[in-house]
Amino acid sequence: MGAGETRDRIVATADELFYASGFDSTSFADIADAVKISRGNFYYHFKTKDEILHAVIARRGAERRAMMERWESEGANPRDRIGRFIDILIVNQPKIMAHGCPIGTLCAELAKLDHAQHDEAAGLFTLFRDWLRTQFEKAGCGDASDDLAMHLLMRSQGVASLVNAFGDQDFVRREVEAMHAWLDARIGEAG
Amino acid sequence: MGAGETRDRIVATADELFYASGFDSTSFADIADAVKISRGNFYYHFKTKDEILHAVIARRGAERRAMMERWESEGANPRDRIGRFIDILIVNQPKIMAHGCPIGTLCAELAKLDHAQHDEAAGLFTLFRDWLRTQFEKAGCGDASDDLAMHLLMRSQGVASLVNAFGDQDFVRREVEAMHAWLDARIGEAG
DNA sequence: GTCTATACCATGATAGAC
DNA sequence: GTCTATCATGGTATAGAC
Repeated sequence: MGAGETRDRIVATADELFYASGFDSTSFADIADAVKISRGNFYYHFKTKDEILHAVIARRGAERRAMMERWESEGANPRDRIGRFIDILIVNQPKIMAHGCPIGTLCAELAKLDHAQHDEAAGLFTLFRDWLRTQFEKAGCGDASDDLAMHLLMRSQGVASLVNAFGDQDFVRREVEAMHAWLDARIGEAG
Repeated sequence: MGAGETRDRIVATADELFYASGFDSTSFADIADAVKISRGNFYYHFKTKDEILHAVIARRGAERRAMMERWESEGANPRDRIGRFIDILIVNQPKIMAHGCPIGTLCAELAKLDHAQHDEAAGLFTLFRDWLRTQFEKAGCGDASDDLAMHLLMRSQGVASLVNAFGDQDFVRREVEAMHAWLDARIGEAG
């Protein structure tokens, strides 16, 4: 097994465990056990916990960039593409209900830990913010585009937070519908 | 110094530390040091970490109940009272920017820890939800009242999450204004 | 590249003196 | 009710054999 392959498996596993159990609460032993390698071998690939956090954030960024590129090519117009963003709340509902938003909960945890990589994690939000802003601009929203992007991000975070606390599927459906209605009012059916 | 007084100081200090640094990351030693008692004495008052978490959640609940009673007596009408809830985002902005929403971040952390007291923490959200629902009912919103309460809670959580990540004051001001406008559209200036 | 063994420290928790 | 001393556990991290 090549070093790169093992490294990838470590990062993918750490990503899942950080999401499900939190960064601080996930130990090297947890990750090593899940990957089925020894703790000693683990340290061959990553010297510190911050190093693996950095790799996990980079992985999450790459995944989201790829996702937005898919939306870009599959969506016929800005409205449909932004709709795909809103629908994350439906597509990933079970995971969000169990563990919250992967980006929001990581940022919140790193803020409390006063962690140097907090801003790096917040950069994952920026990926969505910039992409959404571009879509709104393409739809002709001009200077308001960034505010609209932030507003959508905000609602997405709020819904994720409350479904994680209350576990109410109907609430999610209602709010996703309201977000689509809000979007139509600002962009129109044509996009 | 009476036992009750020391206990209160422990709970108040734990409350702050849990908020600023997270539940899991705050150790008994951290709390004991801040209260200026020995670790041994600490265990006279609280046997386990779950016990002190329980006390902290109870304290947060009592504080919020008292706050809502103040709003109830000071606000001339439901609209003004609900406005006080929205304005938390302004009044507590520095703390929220640094550490997020005390309730939202605690719920999120306990969810990741699979902690037995997660639902108890989510009950703090319910306090606001029920109080807001009652205000909307008094304003004549009928069956929609609970949905409106959840919608406001959602936006409050979303703003808290993003200001914690981005540290953007202007964003908060904009969204708080938008929440007031949303409220006026649903209840009207008279309340 | 992978393993075992181990050093070292912080943590939650206990025992017992005062 | 408060203290010091102590323990067991689990965490990060390292050394060195294979």
